[in-house]
Amino acid sequence: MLIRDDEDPPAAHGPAIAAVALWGASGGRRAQLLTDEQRARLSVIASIVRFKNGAQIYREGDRADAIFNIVSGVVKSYRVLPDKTERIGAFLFPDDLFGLAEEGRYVNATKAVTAVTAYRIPVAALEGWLRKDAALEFHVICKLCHELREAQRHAFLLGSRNALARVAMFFQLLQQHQAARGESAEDLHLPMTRSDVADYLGMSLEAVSRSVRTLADRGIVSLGNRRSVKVLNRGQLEALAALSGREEKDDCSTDPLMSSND
Amino acid sequence: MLIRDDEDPPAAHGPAIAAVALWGASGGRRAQLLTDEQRARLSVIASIVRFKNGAQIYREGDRADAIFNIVSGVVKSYRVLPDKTERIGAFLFPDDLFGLAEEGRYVNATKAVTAVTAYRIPVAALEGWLRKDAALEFHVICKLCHELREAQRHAFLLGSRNALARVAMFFQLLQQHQAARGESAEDLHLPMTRSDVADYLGMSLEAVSRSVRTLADRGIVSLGNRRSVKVLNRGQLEALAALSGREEKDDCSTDPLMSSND
DNA sequence: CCGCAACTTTGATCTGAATCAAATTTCGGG
DNA sequence: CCCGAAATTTGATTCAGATCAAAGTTGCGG
Repeated sequence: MLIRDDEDPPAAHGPAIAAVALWGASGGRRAQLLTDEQRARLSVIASIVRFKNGAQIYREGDRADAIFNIVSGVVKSYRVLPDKTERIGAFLFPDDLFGLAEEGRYVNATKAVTAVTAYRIPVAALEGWLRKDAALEFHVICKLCHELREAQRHAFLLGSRNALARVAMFFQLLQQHQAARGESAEDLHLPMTRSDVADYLGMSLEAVSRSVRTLADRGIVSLGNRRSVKVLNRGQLEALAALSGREEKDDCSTDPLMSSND
Repeated sequence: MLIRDDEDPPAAHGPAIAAVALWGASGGRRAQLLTDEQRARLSVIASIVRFKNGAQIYREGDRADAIFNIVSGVVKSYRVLPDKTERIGAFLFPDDLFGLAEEGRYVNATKAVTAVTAYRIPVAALEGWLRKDAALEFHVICKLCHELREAQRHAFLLGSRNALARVAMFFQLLQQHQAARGESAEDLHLPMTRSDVADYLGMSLEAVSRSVRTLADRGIVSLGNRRSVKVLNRGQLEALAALSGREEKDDCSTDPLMSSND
């Protein structure tokens, strides 16, 4: 899902990349990217798990013995501050992988934002597989680069001192997520609560509410029920987001041969 | 440099991890981690480059044909906003790798904050090597996980709505960086400008200046010349940083077998 | 050793968003 | 179909930090 196989990679990485990929998009319209062999192997070590809306998947500091791959639903990754408020680091969508650990412990907590179905892959099993399958390893690198860019983008978003800009960026982000999945990029669906959005954007829920309203008043979006927003003027939204915005593509058929930092 | 070889990895990854690593710390007291063979191979494809203070290393969007590994000096990775202000995504120190790309183009711009010496590794050459060396590939994964955690941490930092807390977190970050390199964790050296710090913390340079002063007034730090700060009360600093602060270790001998997102 | 330019501190004011406080809407379950 | 809890909107007030402005520092190049 991160590496397209319908287009030639730009530079020197042919076969290794073309073959690599973790899951084909589960049922979606995206190309299948795992080899049959890989899929078979996967089905042996992974198990399906379900979480209902609001369920805790794991807590920060829990022993990290598995990673998850979302089949359907939305998950939030967050940390709890001493004052009990949460700071959301990311929203995770179908096909996203999660379970970042350090020293064998999960670095963040995760909770289901909607009902969630996911594959659960025990780390021990994955490790063995990883080491034997260079292509898979390469794919993981691609994934990580993508995540790194996403995290950087989140940081850039949070660097903005303007509430409207943050919300605009957030909507752009949702647009891209949905577009990448073949859904309409105009009719945004917000599965999460205003409060969650606020925790993700580093502002108060009231400020989120007001910013959304302002966007609507300016005719940039229109509000359906509270979980859906239609983008009317993509250009203005972009202008507000202002961030020297690179149009991120949601794959890595690109040049993943990059470093780490920066 | 990211994987220690002086300690057993916690779980199931023995040899692959123990062998992996990109450079041994260049002259520092950290263990050498590349095999001789890897070092030799490296010296063939890499070249030394130097940049003087303030020099642009590359711009956002430049063709990404190499990655860099810092030998000495400090680099900032940033993006320029439409209004010409910069937003700094990361400061990079010796042993850090940088050059994140997407579609063959650098995602961020980088500039030398001090005089910088670095290895320049052409991507083409690295790629071939990477594909043949699973251990190296694994090491890159470790590196990326580390970077991902760093980026997340930056985002968490920026999520804080409190100027003092941000500066406190920034100082902690510097402490850890220096400690990881075997330097004093109390005598902080700030190679970058107040304005750079502000751009990194998402606040105005005046606010940075005032926050530093407040920290000094409270006896939490003392100020030497403007590029050095001594931490007097680590506990209070930590309390201010408040962030459900996980003590990040600057290596990845840990469980890098994690996912991407989250 | 001087002078200037870049950087930093300090001060005064203003503003956008946090906070506090209701009022209102939504929606799932009985 | 109605009820109540949770989510959201809206309003009033406050305040931290941005912005504007000016006065100190520092350190480099001549």
